[in-house]
Amino acid sequence: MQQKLSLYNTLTRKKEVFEPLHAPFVGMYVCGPTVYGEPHLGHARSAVTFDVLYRYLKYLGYKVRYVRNITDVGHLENDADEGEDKIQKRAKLEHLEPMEVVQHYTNVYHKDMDKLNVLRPDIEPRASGHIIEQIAMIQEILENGMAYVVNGSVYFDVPAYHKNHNYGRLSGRIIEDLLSNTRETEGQGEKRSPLDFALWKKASPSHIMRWPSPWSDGFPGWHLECSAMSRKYLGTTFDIHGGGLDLMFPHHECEIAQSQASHNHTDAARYWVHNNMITVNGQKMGKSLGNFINLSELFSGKHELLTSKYSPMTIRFFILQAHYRSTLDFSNEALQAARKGYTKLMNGLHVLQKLQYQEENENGTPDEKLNAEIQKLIEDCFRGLSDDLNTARTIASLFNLLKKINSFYLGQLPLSALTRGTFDYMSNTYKELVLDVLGLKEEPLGDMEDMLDLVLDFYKEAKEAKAYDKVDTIRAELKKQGIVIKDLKTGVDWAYEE
RNA sequence: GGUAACGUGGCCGAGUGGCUAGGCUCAGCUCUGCAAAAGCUGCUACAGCGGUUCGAAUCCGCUCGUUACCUCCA
Repeated sequence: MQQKLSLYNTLTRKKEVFEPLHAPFVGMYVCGPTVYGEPHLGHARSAVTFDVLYRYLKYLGYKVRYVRNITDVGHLENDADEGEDKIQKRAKLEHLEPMEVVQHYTNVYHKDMDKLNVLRPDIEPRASGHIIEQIAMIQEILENGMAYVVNGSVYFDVPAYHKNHNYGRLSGRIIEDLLSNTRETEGQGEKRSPLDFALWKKASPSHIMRWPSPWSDGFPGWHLECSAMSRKYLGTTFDIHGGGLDLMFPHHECEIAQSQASHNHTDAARYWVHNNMITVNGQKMGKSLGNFINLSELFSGKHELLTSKYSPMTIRFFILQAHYRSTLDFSNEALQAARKGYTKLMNGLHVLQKLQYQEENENGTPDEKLNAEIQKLIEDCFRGLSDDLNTARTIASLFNLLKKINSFYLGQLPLSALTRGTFDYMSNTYKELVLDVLGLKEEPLGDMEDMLDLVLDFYKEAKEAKAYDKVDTIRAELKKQGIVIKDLKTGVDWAYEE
């Protein structure tokens, strides 16, 4: 019934049928945020994309271990030799301990992701909590002759690695091209080759975040944490590695190199999955361009590019309505369309709650053609998801299914034409895909106090009309909600039931 | 400069060589006290030029345009 899931593997540049290494277990590692600033729409896209993958794998019955890291050390501003640690820089600016900065932005990230209904990963390791593992890994690489020490810093020796391996395999780079295109020795410093990258950096006296190591008091290179932590929690070879397309080079390329150089297992992860970027007016949304929109700004509407605020579920739907490997262009029009589309899907949920398949329907004559048509629409939903997680197609199919559901609701199509099996399949699939797999949920309605005021108005009217049965009903129903009505001399008010 | 993508109707956005993606917008109809919702119908496109093919948005080539990566970014 459900097709096998296929995923586009950056490593092979092909869609491949997903087969876990040790079914039913699946190990999945996704590069999480560097917690030195507010999470933005780009973070949301990555998180939502892999959230849906996580959810769908679980839906298919796999036992998934989902690891997503928090980068809290070693991510430098610029070139590995020159740059300042992003977190340390922020800490200086705000007169905080670096770990305060880390904690603050981790909290914000969690809060925003929760709003987007992104499930927390099973393990969320921090780079600073895995210094020992990273040092051990550097030692292995040194022993294998693919790194060298200079003045207390350790660098990965890309040319040495490339003799027996293929540096550039993931990103399709050719090492000779990379070498010839590198700017003239600028900022190369201690590195033997401009392609080499830091595994361990000796800390300058002013550097706060530092740990002892066999080579110096210092800190690990950015790429290393992912190699060390994925290995620790998922093993030397695991199933899926995800992240944003912009991490493919050099970050993921370096990860592969480190992993191979240390334990000599091929590629570490078997399926490399990359989500594409969000664009604004056709241009990538990015830190360096300064055109990114924070999630809190989207939720509140406070940003010069925004004409209104957009709810978390609107954002989630917006992201899901495009395929994860396409760029997705931000615009207010697109967001507003997403809001309506999302609402439509939610209304479908309500309709389904009201639709009851009655016993007598079973005595009807099933319309074979209609049953078959609905079965096909349901299978289309799965076809989209299974085909490289094409949520756009799944949503389109859900809308097609919804048309039928609405027609049943309006009595334009008779429920008795459906078998109970088809009805349950339709109803369950719609609910499960929308809620459990796409991870959409209903957002609270408008202002409850305004609604209460409306009820109180009816209450007053009923009282004036001496319609006491109505009055009693209103009181009883509100009491069920934990609310009591107070008839005061000054008017009618409500209070929480004590 | 090197590498890799992409160019779909008013907007967003799917698309496995032949069968209506879908959403939003707009117009009309059904329904309706007025509306809304919903259903139905319409507006029906594949950058350009060649080629392959019985048949191409889909494959190939060229041209034009846009973008990404090669430096930090999800």
